[in-house]
Amino acid sequence: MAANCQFAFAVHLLTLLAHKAGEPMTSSALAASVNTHPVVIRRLLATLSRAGIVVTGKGSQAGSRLQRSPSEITLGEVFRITMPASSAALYPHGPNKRCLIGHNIEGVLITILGSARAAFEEALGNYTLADVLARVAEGADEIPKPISSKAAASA
Amino acid sequence: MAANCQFAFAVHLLTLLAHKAGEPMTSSALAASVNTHPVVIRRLLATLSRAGIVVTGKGSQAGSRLQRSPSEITLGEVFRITMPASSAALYPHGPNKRCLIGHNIEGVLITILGSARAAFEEALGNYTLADVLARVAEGADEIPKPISSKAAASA
DNA sequence: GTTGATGTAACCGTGGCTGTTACATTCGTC
DNA sequence: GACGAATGTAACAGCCACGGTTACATCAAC
Repeated sequence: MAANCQFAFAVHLLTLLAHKAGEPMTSSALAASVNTHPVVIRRLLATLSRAGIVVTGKGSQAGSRLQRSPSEITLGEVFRITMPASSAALYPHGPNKRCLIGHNIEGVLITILGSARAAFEEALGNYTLADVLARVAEGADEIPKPISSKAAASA
Repeated sequence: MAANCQFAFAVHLLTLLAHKAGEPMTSSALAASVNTHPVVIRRLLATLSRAGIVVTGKGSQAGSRLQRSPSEITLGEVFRITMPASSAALYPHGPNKRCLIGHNIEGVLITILGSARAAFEEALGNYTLADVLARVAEGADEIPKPISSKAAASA
């Protein structure tokens, strides 16, 4: 299975929402394109909603839509939201603190990895949802066939 | 437990080797400081050896040492070796190819994530093992007590 | 009130990774 | 040449994270 699909899933569904340009989509419709379970999408949407990226309505005929213009949402932001800097320990059992190296290396590593992660996020910050949508649309010629059945109505 | 300690373990043991300045260390001694099992260290050393970072001797009185100067080994290189770009799928089941977005987004994401990873590695490339060792040594005042018993002889 | 949607808790199954054991192999030392 | 100490590697166990799934309360439009 794939590791940490959170970010990929998020970008995927946000791109779908961007493509729909304001028209709300249901979690089922989004799930159909992402190829996963609607609840997985709803969990993600809840996170994105709390972060102010999307708005989701409740009740019948509801759905989700972007809260901002696609050109104002960067992948860096999406990454920060979906993959928050984990405070997970670097070592399963921690290094041996009674050794010179072991005693100090954790802090050094955390600092260095932090700066690297910042570079990663900055690189992602160069792309907006609008960019992604444009790139996706470029390859539109090669679509094998239109999406079918019930999914066709929404995706 | 901590995720993917490979990189942290590698930097840790390489820093130890750098600290020893050419004197070979056994996997047991390294394991004592990293706080893990010698076999885990040996697995890592095998990878680092294949990549030309360390040399490991066999037989009694053997051990491992750096193959290059600590100032010529960057963390970017270590990262690339220990965490090779996984060809793991971005999606557990793949996106729905019959949808415009689903059909094209994977390639777009791979490209973008690739450039972000490059930025990450480049940031790590700014640090060498010598830098790490220097930073670790800076905090040397705060060592609680010298490492004890058999581990003291080697670490 | 019915219908169709969300939000969320709870649980299962799988996969990956560390840790561990076991064993063949290799080299220095006596 | 035998012994001891170390590596290299395969095989397995245990654990944990995460995606997938079910279930259900809630909410809004009609």
